[in-house]
Amino acid sequence: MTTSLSDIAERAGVSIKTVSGALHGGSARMSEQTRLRIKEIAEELGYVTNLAARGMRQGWMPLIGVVADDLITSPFATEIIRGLDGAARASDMAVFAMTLGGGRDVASVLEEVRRFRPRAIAYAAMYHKTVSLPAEFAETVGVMINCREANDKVTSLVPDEIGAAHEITSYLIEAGRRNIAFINLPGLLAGELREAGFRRALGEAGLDGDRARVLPAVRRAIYSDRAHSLVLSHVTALMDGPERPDAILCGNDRVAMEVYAALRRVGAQIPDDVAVASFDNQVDIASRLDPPLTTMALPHRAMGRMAADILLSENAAPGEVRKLAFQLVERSSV
Amino acid sequence: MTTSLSDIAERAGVSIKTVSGALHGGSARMSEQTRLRIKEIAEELGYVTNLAARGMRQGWMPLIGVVADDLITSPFATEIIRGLDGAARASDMAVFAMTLGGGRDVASVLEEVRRFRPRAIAYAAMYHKTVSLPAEFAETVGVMINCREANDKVTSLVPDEIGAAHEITSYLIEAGRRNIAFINLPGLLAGELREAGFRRALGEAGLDGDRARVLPAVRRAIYSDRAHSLVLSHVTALMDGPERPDAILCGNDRVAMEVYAALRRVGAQIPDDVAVASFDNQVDIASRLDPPLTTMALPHRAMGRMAADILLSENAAPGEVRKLAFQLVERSSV
DNA sequence: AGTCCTTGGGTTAACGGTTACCCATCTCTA
DNA sequence: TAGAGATGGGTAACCGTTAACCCAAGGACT
Repeated sequence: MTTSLSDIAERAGVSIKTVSGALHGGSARMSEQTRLRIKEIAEELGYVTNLAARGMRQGWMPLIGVVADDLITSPFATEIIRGLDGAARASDMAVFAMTLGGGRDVASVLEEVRRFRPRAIAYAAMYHKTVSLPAEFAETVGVMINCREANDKVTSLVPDEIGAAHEITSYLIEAGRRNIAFINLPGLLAGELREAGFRRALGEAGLDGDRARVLPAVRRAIYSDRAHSLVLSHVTALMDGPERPDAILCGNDRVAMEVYAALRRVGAQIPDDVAVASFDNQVDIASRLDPPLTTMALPHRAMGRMAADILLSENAAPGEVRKLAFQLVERSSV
Repeated sequence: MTTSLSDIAERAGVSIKTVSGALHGGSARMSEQTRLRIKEIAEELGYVTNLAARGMRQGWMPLIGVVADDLITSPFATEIIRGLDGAARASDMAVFAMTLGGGRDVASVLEEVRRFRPRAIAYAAMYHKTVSLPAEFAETVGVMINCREANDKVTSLVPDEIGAAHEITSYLIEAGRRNIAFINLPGLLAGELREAGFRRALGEAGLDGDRARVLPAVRRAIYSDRAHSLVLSHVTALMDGPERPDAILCGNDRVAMEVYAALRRVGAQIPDDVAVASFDNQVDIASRLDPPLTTMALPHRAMGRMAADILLSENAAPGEVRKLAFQLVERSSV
């Protein structure tokens, strides 16, 4: 049996409220002696606060509910959770995630989460996208992580794709690269924005941004051999063509992994012949490629942290879209 | 304001208990007409069950608490959670994970979890190891996932390392390989067990298991360049030595990734000159290597699923250690 | 016609913790 | 020395849900 306040009260010969005050209410009026004695007894009896009971009284549980829009499979998802968790913990809150997928829609998952009466709810997307939340949920969900709410009813935190592409492109240019090709992820919001940043950086450096080559890696079939061979044929065509690039920017680290393999096949050295850079910083991959890959790290942790801050301080500005900066991780592929 | 049963009761002109019975008690006696009317009103008012209140009444929340022994960063951790979640969902339970690390010890994290009054608690390790749980927690924790409790007080679910090593080694032998080297993870329980399975499989095939070469990849420095170069020097030594291996078994997919790079440097073809096989099936890596990697997939999902089954059926046999089989994922590196 | 069971639903008391309010007692000051 | 304020602690209501009882009405059976 779990011990409750009344057990402690009985043992200490005081009322329940005194025990409650001693253990939880920091500012409750009582003698330090009583407080200490109660704490001792609580410890002895192995008392553990019943948050369900407190939660019922307060009307909410010390939880931040997270609705994740796809099966949590990527390491990025855990980064978001860790960011949230770190910030939430400072306020004695816990993070509680539920994922969509498997035939569950937003409404039902949201209800599942709401049954636990979390203090606040966040919606997290596994990759940067625009999400259209049914109107009736716009006020239930306090913040959108890694996605933008279509009708701007909710505060959204997204990665600064344009800025990141601009930064890594400029970095390549500063490294003396003049002919940069971009093997991008097609059909994705991130890819679209990065292309804009890429072209702009080229333009600002006096290079012809409009003519720069942006080639698609296959989407959705990203794990199939087809994707593999498409990247291979792109790289082969680039390297055999009249304007050999001296740098290849990749849509993400996994694409970069394929580009490495392709460059090896055509006998090009990294970074001597061709520099390679990318987005994501999926450490397992990026740090183990040969040579280790220079890449822009996504601000997942930061988005999680900021989300918790916004939710708990309750100073969200509905409709605002905050763009968080990537971080350049320099390794030796440039 | 959230609506409660009493709001619905008032609107429907019945008592609270009737509403409760209509919405939750499947077998409660009442006319189908009343039940339907109440459900309609509940829907209309946007009623969401308050699990904190129910939890207080029942004495527990519909939660499975998970204490994870390290920062959840690997994709494997999420597989365990997914396995748990899938099975828990069938019983209307949710999974609630908290991780150690950051100066938190088992006792405090366990208390944090217990405050939510979960129905059951599991302890999950991020890699296969032996964990010594303080005696007072042995009955709090219902099952150990991916680790074995040192004093056999708790049911433990672990991967069948010996069997897996035996299987993949036999597979290599059947593929005609006779001289297999094993670049293992040193200092790890998994590595130790796999070495045993590896040697036994060789012995059973009439090869000299005792003389087989088992070389260590560096532990802990697994992300450093030092590990990189150690694997490189091992492979170089193997390939330049008098007994060139025709297969290399790797401690995990990340080691395999380095072995690929090393083999490429010494000019060996995979799988023609040397077959490569491994453990983990970290899809991002294994399916993208060139050629795609044949590897033994860890039974993380299965362990999660079984853990939930054990916890919810309450037929745990304390002290029992169940070994779950890996799954061979054939690609083209053998 | 009286008894018994079934049906449909109400009453009430918890569950554990918090909090607004109240009541003593003691100390200080006018 | 009486009144005011501080100190230490008690009382009881309440949060939303459930479960163990209770009750009334009606139909079937002896």
